[in-house]
Amino acid sequence: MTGAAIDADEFDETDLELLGCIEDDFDVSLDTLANELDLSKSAVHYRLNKLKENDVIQGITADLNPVSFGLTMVAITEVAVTHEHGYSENVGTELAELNGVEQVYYTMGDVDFVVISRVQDRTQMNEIIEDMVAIDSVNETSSRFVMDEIATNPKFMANLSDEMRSNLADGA
Amino acid sequence: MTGAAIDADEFDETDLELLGCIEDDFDVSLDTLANELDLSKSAVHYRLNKLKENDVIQGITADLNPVSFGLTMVAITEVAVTHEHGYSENVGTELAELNGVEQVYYTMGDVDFVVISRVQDRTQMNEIIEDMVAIDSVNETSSRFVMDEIATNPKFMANLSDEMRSNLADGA
DNA sequence: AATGAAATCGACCAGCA
DNA sequence: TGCTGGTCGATTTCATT
Repeated sequence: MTGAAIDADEFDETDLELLGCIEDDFDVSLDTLANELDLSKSAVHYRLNKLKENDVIQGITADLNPVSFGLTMVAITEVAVTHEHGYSENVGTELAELNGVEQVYYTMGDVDFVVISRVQDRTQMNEIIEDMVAIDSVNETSSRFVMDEIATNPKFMANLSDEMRSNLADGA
Repeated sequence: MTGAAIDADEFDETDLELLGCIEDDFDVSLDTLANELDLSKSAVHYRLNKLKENDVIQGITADLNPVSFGLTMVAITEVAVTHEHGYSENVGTELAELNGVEQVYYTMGDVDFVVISRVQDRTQMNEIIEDMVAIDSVNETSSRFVMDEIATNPKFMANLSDEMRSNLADGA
């Protein structure tokens, strides 16, 4: 390891390349991947299985287009809670379970949760906000509408700087 | 259509079920899906192809575990820009291109961008903030650390309320 | 839009470096 | 441990309804 003490598996360059490929597009044949990496199909298969076992690959999923479902309205809502009963972990869970809520972050500072939700129209957005306020110990909410999403659907491998990457690669 | 005027394809219940399945897990056999939906394998395949062609399914990708890469630190940063040269679309693009930046939202209000980034340590986080400030016409930034992510990796189908769902389903 | 058969591709196993 | 090559089963494709 070159850099910081990181609780990471050690990957070789081939692993990182492979992960970069399939994080971007897994709708390709094993042959394609094998050619790209100068490996046999079996070897690619072997590495994929290992990466799944180690929970590096958490799953293979279809990325759906929100617009196809009329989900064109996105809001970022800051939620403040009353700090009576310690850190209410379950408030976060309740927020996450509301229909239309996509992401819930518990943060430091006076605003406790940042919630990103995606719906079809203003009526549904109002319902979400009402549902949030109805949650016990939710104190106050403040929402902003999103006019444009520039980056979305996090791709870890694509966002790695050279330094971050070198913290992962071993020579083996 | 029952509800609001939505720019959506029309789906039947089978499409919605299918999409719900594969958005959650596409690492299953066609047989599994066919059984689940009471359809033949070929029929499932046919529908999948159609949904890809219509860009409802935007891609099949591997979901990677950020912890495996030591990416344990998440921050939400609000970025204000100077409004000299109109809405600078390119500021959003520049923010999105920074290593470690995952999501960039352009919002209404005095804070113009909300940026979510994920890195390995504080040093890298400081670098991102510095890079943001270095962008032309970026005025001010304010960051909060995320202590817990309750919901992440948006799954649209799972977040649809009955109402949202009924806005999509036709009888055909 | 769905079917069934033929061609293609992926999963798994035994063995090897 | 990481890889090879071959076999079998699954998937993709296409003509047909």
